[in-house]
Amino acid sequence: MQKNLVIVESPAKAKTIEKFLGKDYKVLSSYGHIRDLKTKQFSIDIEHNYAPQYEIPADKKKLVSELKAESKNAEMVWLASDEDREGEAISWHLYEVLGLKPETTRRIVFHEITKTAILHAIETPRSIDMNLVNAQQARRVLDRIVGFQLSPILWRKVKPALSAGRVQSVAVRLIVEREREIQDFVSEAAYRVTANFILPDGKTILKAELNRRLKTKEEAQAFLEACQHATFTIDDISKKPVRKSPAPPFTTSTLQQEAARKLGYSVSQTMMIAQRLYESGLITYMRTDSFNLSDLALGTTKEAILESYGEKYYKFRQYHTKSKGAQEAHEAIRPTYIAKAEIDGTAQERKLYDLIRKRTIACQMADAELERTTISVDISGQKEKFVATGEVVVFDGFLQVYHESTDDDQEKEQGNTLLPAVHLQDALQLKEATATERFTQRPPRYTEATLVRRLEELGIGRPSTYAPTIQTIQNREYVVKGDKEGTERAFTILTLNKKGIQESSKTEMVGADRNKLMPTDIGIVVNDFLMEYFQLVMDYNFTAKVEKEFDAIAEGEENWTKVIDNFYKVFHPIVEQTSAIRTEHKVGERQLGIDPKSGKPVFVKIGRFGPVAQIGESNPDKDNEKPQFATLLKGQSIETITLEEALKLFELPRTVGEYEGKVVVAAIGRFGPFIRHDGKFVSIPKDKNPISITLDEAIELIQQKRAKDENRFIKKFEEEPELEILNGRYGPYIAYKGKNYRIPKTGYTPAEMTLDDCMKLIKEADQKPATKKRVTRKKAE
DNA sequence: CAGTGAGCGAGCTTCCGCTTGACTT
Repeated sequence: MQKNLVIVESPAKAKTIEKFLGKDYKVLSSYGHIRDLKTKQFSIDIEHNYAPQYEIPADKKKLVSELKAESKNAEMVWLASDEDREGEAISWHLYEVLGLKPETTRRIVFHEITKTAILHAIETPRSIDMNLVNAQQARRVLDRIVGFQLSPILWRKVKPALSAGRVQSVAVRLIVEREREIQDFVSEAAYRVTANFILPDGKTILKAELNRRLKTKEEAQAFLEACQHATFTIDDISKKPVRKSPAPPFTTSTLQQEAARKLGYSVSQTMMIAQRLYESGLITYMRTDSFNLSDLALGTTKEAILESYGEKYYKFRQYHTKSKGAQEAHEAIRPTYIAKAEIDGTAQERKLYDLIRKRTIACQMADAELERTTISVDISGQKEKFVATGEVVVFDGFLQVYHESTDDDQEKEQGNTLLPAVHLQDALQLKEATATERFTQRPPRYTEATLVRRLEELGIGRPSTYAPTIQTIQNREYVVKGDKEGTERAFTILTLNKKGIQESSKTEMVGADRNKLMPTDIGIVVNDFLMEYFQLVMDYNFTAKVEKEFDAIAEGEENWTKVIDNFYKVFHPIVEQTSAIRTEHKVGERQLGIDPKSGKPVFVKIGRFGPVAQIGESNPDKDNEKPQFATLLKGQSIETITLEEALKLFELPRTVGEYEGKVVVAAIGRFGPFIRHDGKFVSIPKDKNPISITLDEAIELIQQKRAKDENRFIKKFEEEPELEILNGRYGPYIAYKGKNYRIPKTGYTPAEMTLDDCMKLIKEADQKPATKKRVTRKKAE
């Protein structure tokens, strides 16, 4: 009989702990929750005090029976799931499902995985905290009520298979509102004046900027004119020490942000790479909201700093979590062995590890000390001053290791420059002054990482859900991650030099964006609808408010079903009322005007397959009259499309002309705009559209496609007409009975293959079960 | 991953948090 069974949440953790505890302890993992509300049903009994109906998901059945057998076989079962709401609930579900007994069950917690912490935990067991469990049940039930009562309303009023929830709907709201701010943004111009002065030595240049921006061109002109006759004198030199402190160690969200800025990883990429580092035992757990470092980690980090940089560079620091609703079940993300500077692994893994290691080291290092010098230049007859600032690093401190990035890298011009030696009352000679028209910047669109940061600030979502939430709002097509083309803008420059004042004009690109989150029509319509009726849930403070209630439940001050009841009494009537509203028109529908041809109204709305324009309505009384539909083009929006643009869409499919005696037709299909000619299809590239494409352009596309097709075909066999060897985007392949088979790069020359060769490859491929998308990575080292 | 090329009244969809699933030998 096994003496002790310990159950933790993660298998990697189980492995580590087993080493610490020795052979009297068997450590297994629950792989997270083992029981949840049924997936397909509401599973909350409203009539009976919101009793949840739990089930063990199919993919957990085997694991649960294994755990059950092992627990029956153990003298003592130690429930060691995380020390937070979810962790407590996991322990409780285990207790219930495994049929454990109080006298042979202990609940233990530790928030760092070190031998001392674990041994201490074993010595100080407690029992399951039902208040904390109930706080989790309240959280779970509330999320289910919101999600499963709101989503069906969207199916009826907007489009099937949509979803809404406490977290995702607010994430979409942030993006929609930011886009509106951008639309409404009016940039203001002002003139920024810079000058190059010659110092009394006759050669050294001092660059300075006017301490005020000038509102108009006239003002800038007048100022430069005044400068022509002015004298310039240094009237103040000030030196000020500046200290900079390192950033705290990584949590999930800050890791995601820095990896995005410094390494260009998406949020989910970062998490996948971090997961591998964790599984290899190289870093601590990657889903955490805690800044805490274990004493062991603090100690080894100190040693590493003393050894590599010396005493002067070390400073003990402890960081305290600031984010709302943080549960601090784990440590911050750090290397398990800080002394390990290099790891084996892919380039991505090495880079992320290096980032984590440097950040961890830097957070225990001394402040950087800088000296900021400000030189002020007086302009005779003017109240403005020219100002030059320079920054010199006196002591680099943590900067030697790590420099945190910022999101707006545009304002990099100032600072970091060494200024020339100057003296008070030095008279300067103006070499050149330039007034450049600058515009205020619109707010930035969210990236995945900045959205995560905003959600965390609002206390919405958890480290384990940031990446999945971003995936969900894109899967539902509420939001797309994409690029936006910029527009050209002209700006004026006034230059004053020996020759006097000249005016010139330049252009710059503005508003271009890459890889940013933008709302779709569906996202906007759903958001506006939810904002109109469900302010309650859409409120940025909703999560923070309910978190307070959950905390009260956890403290034993509130009954969880009472909290849910209070919410339901307000929420459910709105669901009822909203469902009862019978509207003539769909949510988000907009009438553009009247079709001059038929005299019928023209609408745009969200249709079964996304945004569409529609002329007329179905009318069963009138001969079963059917409306006409046309899909909106990419880049068009139901918010902004005009009647004229919409009517153009109905000209599709459109006959473009004739080529080789056959008609050329342009239309939009399931996969975007295309050209049809002689029974063949050619996709229309992004930079053209089916409404405006000319016959010449279409012919060119047809010819390109023919050339490609010719290149595509490699070989065919008479005996087996269904089999073809073709050239694809990813090299030669075999097409056979609707399936494609890759030809290995080595061992075959496609053009010389026999039918037997082909059949052999097909057989081999078919014998393997459905192809795995996962890439094996261990071999790459 | 490879080509595909409607139609808007028939078919089930959905939440948020925990955690990694593995075909054979």
